[in-house]
Amino acid sequence: MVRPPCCDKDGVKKGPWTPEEDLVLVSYVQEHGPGNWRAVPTRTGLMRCSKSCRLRWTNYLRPGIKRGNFTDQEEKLIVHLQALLGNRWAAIASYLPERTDNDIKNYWNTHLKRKLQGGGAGGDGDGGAAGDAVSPKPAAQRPASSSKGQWERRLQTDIDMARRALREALTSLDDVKPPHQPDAANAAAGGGGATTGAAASAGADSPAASSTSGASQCSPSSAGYVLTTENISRMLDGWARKKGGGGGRRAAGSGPATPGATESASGSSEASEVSYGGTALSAAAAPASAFEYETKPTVTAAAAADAGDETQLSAIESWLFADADGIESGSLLDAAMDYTF
DNA sequence: AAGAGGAGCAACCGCTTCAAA
DNA sequence: CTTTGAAGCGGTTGCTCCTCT
Repeated sequence: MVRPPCCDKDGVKKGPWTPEEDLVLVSYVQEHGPGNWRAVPTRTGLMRCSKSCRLRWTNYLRPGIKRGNFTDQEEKLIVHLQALLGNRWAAIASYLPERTDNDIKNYWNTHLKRKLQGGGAGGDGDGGAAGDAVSPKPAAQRPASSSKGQWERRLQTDIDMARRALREALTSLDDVKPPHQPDAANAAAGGGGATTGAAASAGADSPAASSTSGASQCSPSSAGYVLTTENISRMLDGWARKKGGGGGRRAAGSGPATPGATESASGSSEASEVSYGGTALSAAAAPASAFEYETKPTVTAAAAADAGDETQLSAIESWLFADADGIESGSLLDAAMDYTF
């Protein structure tokens, strides 16, 4: 009746991932591509549950993810989408391709929810402005869980509502940033990027495209490896600093290898070889073709970095306002998928 | 300077759904 | 058509760090 857990309790390691484990996992994915997670623990020797491997990859190791420093645009988008879609974080995350559902969920729970609750007058109320302006009826009533194909279809049915919500969001964003004024956009984005050293924008993949290729969610084909290396570099760098420097967060021996959330912008080219714990590791050992498995629309890190949030937003805006061009809602998903940034 | 409480983040758990046999 | 395995999602928990007293 009760399905046994995906992995046995005994012999399965839990807790924070170590850099070594991350490297093993990254190497495996580079070699075999994401997916077939069930086989990962056995084939890599990782004493981890397959689910844990998938989660680790999806949330931290996969290329193109941006961590921390949510921009104002992102924040508003999340608020509106949450009002519209409910706690369907994966669906929401599909509109913020650089963000993981877990990240968005955490951000919502730690920042936005409190912000909206506490400052009913201060901003968009959870049930307040966001809900009122966009959708009086949060879609949270829907079944909570939705796997890939399922939510994709559901998303497609929701796409009109989402579109309205996004339009509302973007309309409100116009107060912050006129749609086609790069300077203003840069200023807004700069709050996270230039000033705080957030990870360079890795470009926005297509909205709603995260489910098109199985496990892969963001997959620059050629740049992906670079980004992965950056991630590893950041991870190892941060870990080394934290561990060796003895000052950082999670300085204890069990400290997880958090891919540097805030220290990333400038040091990305250092990725070729890094050392931690006295051991030099070549992060570039794996073949660059590793991410050919991934099929999402190509986006290069450079282009994304140049484009930044402005481009992302413009693409979304274009998508939204394509409504006027008569794009059928049934094809919206495809239209959205066609975006390359 | 030390301690307590709060906040944020990473990871785990259980459930649901999909796909293959 | 039914069963079984695998993947994905959302909720929740635990750990660590930061800030305030």
